Amino acid sequence: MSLRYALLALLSAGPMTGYEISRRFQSSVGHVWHAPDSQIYPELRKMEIDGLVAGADVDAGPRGTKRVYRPTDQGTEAFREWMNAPLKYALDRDPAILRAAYLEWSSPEAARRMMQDHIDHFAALVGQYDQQVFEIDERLNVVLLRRLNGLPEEMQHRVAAFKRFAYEGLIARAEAEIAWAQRGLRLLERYSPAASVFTGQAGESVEAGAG
Amino acid sequence: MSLRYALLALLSAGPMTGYEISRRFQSSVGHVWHAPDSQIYPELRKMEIDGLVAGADVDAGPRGTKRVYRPTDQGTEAFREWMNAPLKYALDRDPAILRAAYLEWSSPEAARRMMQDHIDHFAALVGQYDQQVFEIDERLNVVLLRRLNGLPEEMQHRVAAFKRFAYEGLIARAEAEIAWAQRGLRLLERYSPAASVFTGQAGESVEAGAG
DNA sequence: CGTCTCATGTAAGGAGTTACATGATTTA
DNA sequence: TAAATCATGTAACTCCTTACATGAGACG
Repeated sequence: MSLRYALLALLSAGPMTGYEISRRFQSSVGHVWHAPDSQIYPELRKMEIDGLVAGADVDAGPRGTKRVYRPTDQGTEAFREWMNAPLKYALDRDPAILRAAYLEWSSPEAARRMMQDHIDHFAALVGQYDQQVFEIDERLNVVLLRRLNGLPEEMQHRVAAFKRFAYEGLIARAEAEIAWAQRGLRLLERYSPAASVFTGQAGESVEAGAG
Repeated sequence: MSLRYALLALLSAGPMTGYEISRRFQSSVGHVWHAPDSQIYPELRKMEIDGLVAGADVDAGPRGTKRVYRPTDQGTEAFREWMNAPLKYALDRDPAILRAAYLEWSSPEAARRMMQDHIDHFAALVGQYDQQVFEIDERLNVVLLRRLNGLPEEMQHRVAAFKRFAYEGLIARAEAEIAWAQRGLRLLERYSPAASVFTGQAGESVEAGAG
C-alpha cells in the first residue's frame, strides 16, 4: 500500500506523466522507492478512481497526447495523514542473513564469493548514494529543484536536509552490510581452509547435518 | 521462492512437524526467517509433491496423528545448490526511508515520534538478538543442539560461529538504524522548533509544496 | 536503417498478509 | 472452567515480478 504514497510523494514536487514517474523510479528517486511500469500505470489509474490524483490528457506535440497526473487536495491530505501515522515494521526476511546462518552448507569458494558479492553490491550502491547526496547538496537534481522552487530559503534548506538524511540512512545501511561481509570473509579464512564435511554427496550430508 | 530454502535449512537440523516449524518461525529462527502457518503448511505440501521433503504420519498419542517432515536427498541437494548459487539483490523499498525523505510533510511531533519509534523498535530487536547470541554461545538453543549433536567439535564451533555471524549482521543493522534515527532527532531539533509551512489545510499546502 | 526515447499498458503467476475455521488436550 | 497448547489448514486479497505487446518520432 506504500506505492501510492511513494507516488503522492513524488507528485508533490509537481505534475508528471506515468512515464516520467517510471523513469524517476528507476534512477534517482528509485533508490528511495523502486517500482516498474507495470505497477505504476495501473496504480495511477486506481488512484484516480479513488480521487487521490487527477489525470489530464495533454498535447504531446507530434506524438499525440500524454496523461499528466497531479495530486488532488484529497490526495495531498491522504499523503499527509500517512506521513503522520505510525509506521508498521515488517518482520525480517532476508536471503543474505538466511544464507549466513547456514554457511556450513556452502562450499568454501561459494561462501567467499557470496561475501565478496555482498561487498561489491553495497559498495556500488554507496557510490550511487554519494552521487545523489552530491546532487542534493549542489541542487542539481531536477525534481528537487522543481520542489524547492518558490519556497523560502529556510524551507529549502529544511527540505534538502531531509532528502539528504534519507540517503545518509541508505549509506549507513550499506556500510554496515560491507563491514559485516568483511567480518564474514575473516571468519571464513579461519574456518574454510579445512575442508567442509558438507561437500560430499547428499546421503552423507544428511547424516552429518542431522546427526 | 526463499521460503522453501528456509524450510529446508530448518529441517536440516532434523525432522519436524509443520507446527514445530511454525513455532520456530515465530520465535528464535523467526529472526532469520519469518512465515505464518498459512504459508508453511501449504508450502510443505508443495515441497512434498516436488520431492524435496518426505512427510510421514506419526502417532501423536491421545491427539491422533501428526505429519513429520524430513528433507529428501533431492531436497538436501537443492538446498546445497541454492547455498552455492549467487544471491539476487532486491531493489530498495522501505517505508521508513521514504518517510525520511519527505519529513517536511510530517508534523514536528509526528516526525519526532517516528524517530523515537524507530529507535525503540530496533532497540527491542537488539535485545532479542543479544538473547539469541547468548543462547548460541551457551548452547541453549534446542534446534542448534539437535543440529550439533554428533558433529566433531571443530565442526560444532564452525556451525555455531555462522549462526552467531548471522545474528551479528542483524545486530549491526539494527544499531545502524538506531544511530540514524538519533541523527534524525538531532536534525529535527534544529529544524522543527520553527513551525512547518506544511501543517495547514490541503489547499495551502499544495501551493507551498508544488511551488 | 537501426536503435533509443517517449508513452502506456496487459497477463500470468509468485509471494505474503489477514482473517477465519476446527477440535482435542493440557494447564492454571 | 477458562485459557493456552497442539495440530492443520482454507479463502480472499494485496503486492510485486517477469514477460510480453505496441507504435510513433528522434538520432546517428
